[in-house]
Amino acid sequence: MTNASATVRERIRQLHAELTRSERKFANALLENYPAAGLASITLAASNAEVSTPTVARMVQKLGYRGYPQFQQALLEELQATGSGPTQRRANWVAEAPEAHLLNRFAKAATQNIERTFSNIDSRQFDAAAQLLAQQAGMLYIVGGRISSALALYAFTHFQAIRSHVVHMTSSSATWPHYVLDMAEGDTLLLFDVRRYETNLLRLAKQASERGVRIILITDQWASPVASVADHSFQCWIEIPSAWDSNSATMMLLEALIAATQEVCWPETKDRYERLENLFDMTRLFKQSPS
Amino acid sequence: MTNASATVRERIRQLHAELTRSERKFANALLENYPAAGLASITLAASNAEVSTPTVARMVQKLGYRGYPQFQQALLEELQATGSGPTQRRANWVAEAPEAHLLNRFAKAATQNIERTFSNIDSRQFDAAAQLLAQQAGMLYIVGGRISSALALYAFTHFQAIRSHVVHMTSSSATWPHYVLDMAEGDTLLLFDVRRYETNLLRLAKQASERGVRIILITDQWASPVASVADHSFQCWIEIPSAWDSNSATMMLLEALIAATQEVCWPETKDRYERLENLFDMTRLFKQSPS
DNA sequence: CGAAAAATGTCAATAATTTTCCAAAGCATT
DNA sequence: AATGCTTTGGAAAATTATTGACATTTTTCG
Repeated sequence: MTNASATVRERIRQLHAELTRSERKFANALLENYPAAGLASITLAASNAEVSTPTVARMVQKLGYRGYPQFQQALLEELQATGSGPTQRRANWVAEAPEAHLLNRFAKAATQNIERTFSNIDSRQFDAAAQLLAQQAGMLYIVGGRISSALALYAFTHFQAIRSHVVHMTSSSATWPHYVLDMAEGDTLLLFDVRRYETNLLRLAKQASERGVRIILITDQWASPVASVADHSFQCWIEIPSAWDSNSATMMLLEALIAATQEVCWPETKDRYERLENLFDMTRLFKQSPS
Repeated sequence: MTNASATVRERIRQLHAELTRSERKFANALLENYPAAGLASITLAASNAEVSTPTVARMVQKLGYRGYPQFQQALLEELQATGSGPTQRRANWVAEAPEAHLLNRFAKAATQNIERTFSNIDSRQFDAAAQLLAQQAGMLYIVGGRISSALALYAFTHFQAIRSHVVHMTSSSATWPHYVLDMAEGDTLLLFDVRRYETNLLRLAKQASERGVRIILITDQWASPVASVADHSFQCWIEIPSAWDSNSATMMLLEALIAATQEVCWPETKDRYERLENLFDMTRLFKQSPS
């Protein structure tokens, strides 16, 4: 039962599970551009969301409105209630929660980190790093510390899709010597090291460096000691008011690097992606057949 | 001559002298409640401003619009999200690089995702999820799909530090039945499922749900089918102009959840952290001694 | 893999909105 | 105070939007 005084956003959330595919398509278009996307005529709103008009009409009835005009009316009243125009609309991230709510506090801190991180990137270093990561002639080794191993895994998953010869050095350092043995000039090492720097990683980086391996380091704002042997290093701001550190900015920088590498590798990557998709589809078929 | 790209507000100001008395009446009503007053039907908007419909129709033509619908369209475009959020203010993230540089393009897309994700979180759902995640009486199972396994690993690393009884279900689904066997009411399942939804995960979620396990789902903007059996689900916007999806927003939401859980668990966690630190220090000593 | 069910889009009828036209009212000027 | 111009609002015409019925496609389940 939809609450009579609920906002359109809340109603969509409540009924989200019961919405059909196209209805969800429209719901998302609305949430992405709230509330403007719902204030145009039903025809326009529908075609902007790439669904048909009746779909929208049916959906607003599902949400509890008599028809599209009533739905628009509700959106308009919300817009008036928030008082001032779109400029002041979102002082808080999660508008319905107070400023002191953890969600807003966290979002504020994390975006500040992202801002600091990105405004301190040297774009030439960044481009150079992307070039290195795209060098398919050599191997690409990826390694991380305790916390950053998840980032290393994420990097591995993506670089593996983009290019060949990618190796994920697991976080247990016992296996590292075997990898070092095979390292040679022309190879690249992507290394993650954030606060609570691990001496193992430094030792690994030194040995790799001695063997002529190019090192790309992703570290925190205080910079891991590995920076001294790294060819390119990137600092990520990670401080939040908490006992642990946030890696949101790190993740975003990593993704930017992945995006840049992919752009360099294109169009080889394109072909690779398609083959990969096919392989996954086949795996799916394998799994479904016995059921 | 009215500038083609001027806002409605600006156009009104420019032509203010040439407006007639009733037109000015409407103009003021619009400026007092901008832009909502201009988004209703012409009949309503006119009667709210206590002028007649033709007056409004004539006026918007004076302002340079073909008709009332075109005028409304202009208002709507002004209202559209671009440039209004807390992050979008910054035009270039990496100031020294041009706007078209990948870093800036990526940062723009990613922050828009973050903005959309956070403005669509239901704070009550979020709080409820944090409560569940903090329930140390039951087990906390964490599982992810192919791409999201890195996120699952990250979640595991942190929740393990915060609380007891945390289990990371590896991405190979062959081992899942064993875990399901042990699941019981009071347990919680934190599940990651983003585009290219995996049927395995859905099956797992259904079985867990039947055993009375509470399910928290972190998914993408289109919502995985798991949402229908999940107790709390969170949508993350992941689209970037690329062949793959960005999980920056997902990561940030996950970190917010970790932060909230930690806040609930404190001070038990405090003690736990200290013991953990000690253990890591000891490990370091072990490793250093033989060198 | 096939049948049943659900969902989606096309089309047409209906309802609403916008616009135009015209007469009445207001206002300034002589 | 009267005339002519401008402005205003009522009502009808034209346009556009909305909704319901139906056929097609897609999905789900056995």
